[in-house]
Amino acid sequence: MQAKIQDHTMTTTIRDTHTTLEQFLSDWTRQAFLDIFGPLPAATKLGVTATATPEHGDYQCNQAMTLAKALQTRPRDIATRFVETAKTPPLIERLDVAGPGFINYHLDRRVMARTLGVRTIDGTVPLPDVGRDRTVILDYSGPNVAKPMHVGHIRSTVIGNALHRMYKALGYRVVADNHLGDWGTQFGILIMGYRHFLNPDALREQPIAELERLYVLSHAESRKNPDWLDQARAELVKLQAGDPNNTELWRNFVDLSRREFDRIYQRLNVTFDVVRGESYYRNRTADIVDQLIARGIARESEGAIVAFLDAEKLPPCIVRKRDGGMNYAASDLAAVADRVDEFHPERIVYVTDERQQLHFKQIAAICRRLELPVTLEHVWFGLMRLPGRTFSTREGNVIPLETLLDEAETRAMTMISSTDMAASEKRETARIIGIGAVKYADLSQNPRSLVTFTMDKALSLEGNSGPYLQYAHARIRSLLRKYHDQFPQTDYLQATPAANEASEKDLILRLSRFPETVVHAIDAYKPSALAEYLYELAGAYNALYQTVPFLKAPDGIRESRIRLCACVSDTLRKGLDLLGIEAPERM
RNA sequence: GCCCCCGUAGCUCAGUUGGAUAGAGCAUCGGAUUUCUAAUCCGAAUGUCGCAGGUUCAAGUCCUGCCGGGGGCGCCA
Repeated sequence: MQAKIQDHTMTTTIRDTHTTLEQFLSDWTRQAFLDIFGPLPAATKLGVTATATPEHGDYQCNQAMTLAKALQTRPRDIATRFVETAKTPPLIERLDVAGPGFINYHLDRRVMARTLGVRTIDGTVPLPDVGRDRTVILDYSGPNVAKPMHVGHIRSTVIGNALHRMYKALGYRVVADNHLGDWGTQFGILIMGYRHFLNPDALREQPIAELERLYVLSHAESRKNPDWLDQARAELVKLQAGDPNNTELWRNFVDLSRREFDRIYQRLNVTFDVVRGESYYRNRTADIVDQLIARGIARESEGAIVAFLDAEKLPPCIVRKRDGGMNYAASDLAAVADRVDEFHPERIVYVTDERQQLHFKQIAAICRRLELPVTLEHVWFGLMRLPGRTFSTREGNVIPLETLLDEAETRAMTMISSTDMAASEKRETARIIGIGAVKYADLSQNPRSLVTFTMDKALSLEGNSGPYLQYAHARIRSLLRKYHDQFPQTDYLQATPAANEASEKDLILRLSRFPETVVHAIDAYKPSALAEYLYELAGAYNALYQTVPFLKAPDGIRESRIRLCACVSDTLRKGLDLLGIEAPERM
C-alpha cells in the first residue's frame, strides 16, 4: 500500500507505509553521519529515540557521546558539526544541540499533519509490513482437556491473541496453534476416575465439571495409593499404544472439552488457525527420540531416555519415560519438527506461564543440537494469584473464567443502564465493555509481573482501563455523527488535521508514532506497550477536548479539528482491535 | 544445594539499543460543567528505584555479592 503524495516537498519524507517515523529518522541520521564523518566503526548504532520530555524536541540522537572516542573529538563538537552540516528533509524543522552532546530533533507539525491526513484518508490506519515473507508460529492458550478454564488461563489466551493480531497487522504470515493438553498422564488418572466414580447424569448435564470431579477424586486416590497410580500409568500406556476402549474414552473427553473451550473462545473473540494439541504429534515422538539417540544427544539412563545438556549448563531432560511412555518434551520436540516441515517458520513463539522456562530452554537447546532451522521464543508471564495465596485447583479457590466474564458484563450493564439505548444495544454494549475491561486489565501490564487478581481491579472501569479507551472512542464517534447532522454540506475528510494549538501538536506527534509503537510492542512481545500508548493517546485527546471547541469552532478550523479527532478515533479503534478489544459506537 | 524471575510513591504498576528533572492509576486533598457524553479534565502531596560495591561521559536499566518474595531442578504438563 502506498499513499500518493502530491506535495513535492514531501518526497523526501515518509512516502509509503513500509517504514515508521522513528525508522525514517534513524535511517536519515545514519546516512547523514556517514556523509559528514566518513566510515564509522561497524558496531556503531546510529539511531534516534523518542524524547522523554517535549522541551528536548520530539526525537533525540545520543550518538555524539558514544562516537567521541572513535572520532577523537569532543561530543559537543561532533553534535554541533552534525547540526550545522546535515541537510535536513522538510519533516525536520530544526536540529539543536543540548547538554553534553544530545542532538534534538524538532519535527514540522504541518508536514506530519499532512502525512497523517493522506495516510488515513479512508479511515484505515496503515502499518508497515515489516513481516513480509516472514512466517511465525504462535503457540498459545493451550488449556488442558477435562479441566475447566479458570481465570489463570486468561493470560496466555489474551496475551497470545493480541500478539496474533499484531503479527497479522504487520504483514507476517502467522499460524496460531492452540496446543491443547490432550495427551498427557492426566488421561491415565482420568480413565481410572471414569471407571470407578462416574456419575452418568452429571456427565450429561455438566460434562466438564464431572470430568473435573473424576480427575480430582482419582488424583487424590493416586496420592495415597501407589497401586492406583501404577494402574493409571498403565491405562495411559494402553491409550498411547492405541487400545480401542481407552481411545474411545479419550476421544469423548476431548470432544466434550473442545465444545466448552470453543464457547469461551467465541465469547473472548479469540480464534486459531489450527487446533492440534499434543496428540496430533503422537506418531512422531518415537522418531524424534530415535534421532536424539542416533545423534548422541540422548541416551538411556535408569531405564529412561535422557538428553544431557551439560554444555548448555542445563539439567538433564527426560524425553522418554522408563515405562516407554513419551512425555511432553518428546511431544514438543515432535511438534517443532513437524511445524518446521510443514510451515518453514523463522520462529515459533510460545506463550505460557513462567513455570515452563526451564522446559523451553531445554527444548530450544535440543532443537539447536538437532540443527532445526528455526528460532524458539518463550514469552512467559507471571502466575495469577489471589491476595494472600496462589490459585490451585486442589484448594478449590479457582474462579471459573465464565463467572468472571458474567460479572464483568453485569457491572458494565449497570454502568450504561441510564442511557437511552434499546435493550438489545445495551446488552451488546455491556458485553463489549465487560469483556474489554477484563482483557485490558491483563494486557495493560507487563506480562512478566506476577498478577494479584482482584475482581475489582479486573473490572475497574475508570483510570487506565479498557472502558476509558472505549469511552474516548465512543465520544469521538458521537462527535462525528453530530458533525454530519449539523454540517451536512461539508466534509471534514477534505481537511488537514489541525496542528496549531499545543494540544493539537501533541496529538499529531502521538498519532504519528502509532506504527512504531506496534512494531516495538511485537518485537518486545509486550502488548502492554501498545496499551500504554493508547491510554496516553486517549488522555491527550481528553486534554484537547477540555481546551478547544470542535463543533462551535469557526469554519475551516472546525473541519481540521474534527479531522484530527477522526484520526484519534481511528487509531484508538485500530489499537484496541490489535489488543482484541472492540470499540462501541456509543456508550 | 543449584538455576530462572521479580523487588520503583500508602496500594496496583509503567519506565524503548544505558540518556537529560524517575512517571501513571487507585486512594487523599483542592478546583473545573450557560459548551460538543463529568466513565472526563486541571492542580497539590507522596520516593534511600531492596542493600553494598563495580563498569561508563551517563545506571531504575549492565556486571558481582548479599537480603526479601515467587517459580523451577529425570520419569506431571
